[in-house]
Amino acid sequence: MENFFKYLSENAGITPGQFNILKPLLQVKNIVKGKYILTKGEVCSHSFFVEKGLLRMYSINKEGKENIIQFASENWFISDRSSAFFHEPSQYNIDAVEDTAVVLIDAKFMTTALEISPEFRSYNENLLQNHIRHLQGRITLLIGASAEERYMNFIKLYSDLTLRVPQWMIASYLGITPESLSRVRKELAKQHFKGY
Amino acid sequence: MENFFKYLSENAGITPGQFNILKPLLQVKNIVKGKYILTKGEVCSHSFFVEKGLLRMYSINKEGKENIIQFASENWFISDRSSAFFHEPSQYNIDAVEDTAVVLIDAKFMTTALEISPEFRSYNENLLQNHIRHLQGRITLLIGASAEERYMNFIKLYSDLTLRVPQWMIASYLGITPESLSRVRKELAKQHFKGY
DNA sequence: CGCGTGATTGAAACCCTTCAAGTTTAGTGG
DNA sequence: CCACTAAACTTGAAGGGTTTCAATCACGCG
Repeated sequence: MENFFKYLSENAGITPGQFNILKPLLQVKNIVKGKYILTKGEVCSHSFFVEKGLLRMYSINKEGKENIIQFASENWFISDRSSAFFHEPSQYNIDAVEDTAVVLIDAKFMTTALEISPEFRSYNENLLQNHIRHLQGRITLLIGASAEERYMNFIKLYSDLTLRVPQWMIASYLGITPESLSRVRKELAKQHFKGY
Repeated sequence: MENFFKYLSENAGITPGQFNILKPLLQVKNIVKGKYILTKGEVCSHSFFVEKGLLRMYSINKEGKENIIQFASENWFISDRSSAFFHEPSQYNIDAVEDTAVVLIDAKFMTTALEISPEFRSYNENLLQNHIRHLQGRITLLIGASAEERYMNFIKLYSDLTLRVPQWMIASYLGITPESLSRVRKELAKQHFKGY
């Protein structure tokens, strides 16, 4: 819970007094590596703030392959917004890449926080806009960039994750096979981009 | 302007009285086929509502190829939200695929509409969430689906656009070459999916 | 130690691209 | 309204990047 409060005070201007109002609406949950907090078909009723650890959200395509949509490590939110907002069954799974602690954020928390803090409202919109920017950037890369370019972009954007996430998951995030990623890395190493 | 009002009254509960307050904040602009309303490097200061016609937003990759991010025909909004929201130079171009009439929506309009109509606020959030859902679905397809699957998805989602948009632009939207799309269509025709 | 998971490597296959040519369609001016 | 031209679409052959399948290697953990 401490990280979440620290995060809210730094980014959304939430005061200790406000946090005391919000605290009873929150719940912490631990997920051991490999376990799920959202499975396909469920309606997603929470947003998850990662206090510690690492989560991933993915879907499964026609051939049964996992396609990773998003990772979330410390101080990131993750959720199937569509499912939560439109009360639809989710297309996605969310599970733990490492042992993880999350703060569960429900609709009640959101409405309360939006009521008591105008700054929280604008921060929330900021988050949404940022999310859109991020997704658009990713689409641009998927349409127009090679596997190598996409990987270089990944290690630039998520240098911290590059060491924590198994390579085959990074491959899945990039939309290539683990074998291809291995070869891309080999190529890059040859070109004197030693290390990660 | 009529379409826009009709749209707002049907979707965001805007009344004639409210629209009279908003109307002075709006401007209509005509764009002839091939002309731009946003070019890379500019800061995007408006959202555009398409009254009539068809726009596209695209970026240009390293090899100088166009990658189409989004189309917008009648009753759709289009904008570089990131640029508008964060006051950054845009990465994208927006131009007219057909002669087009748009309503220019600026920040003042948004704040005013949000003030006078609570329903507009929730509608606006709806739009944002929907946008995210849409982008996520597209990422899933780009990561995990073949060119053929992506094209089938396109004609299902945008059957109206399939006839209006040149094929090479659809190819660009799907992340493949025009030649490949031509061959995909040939394949599909063979398999008795005659027509479009 | 041995088992399982993840990473690497090789060879063949496949999908898509590239380049080049030809055909069709659409737009323009005489 | 036809003739001409440019743009869009199609088709073929060759090539590149990525996948697939299979085998091997490396490592951590019970």
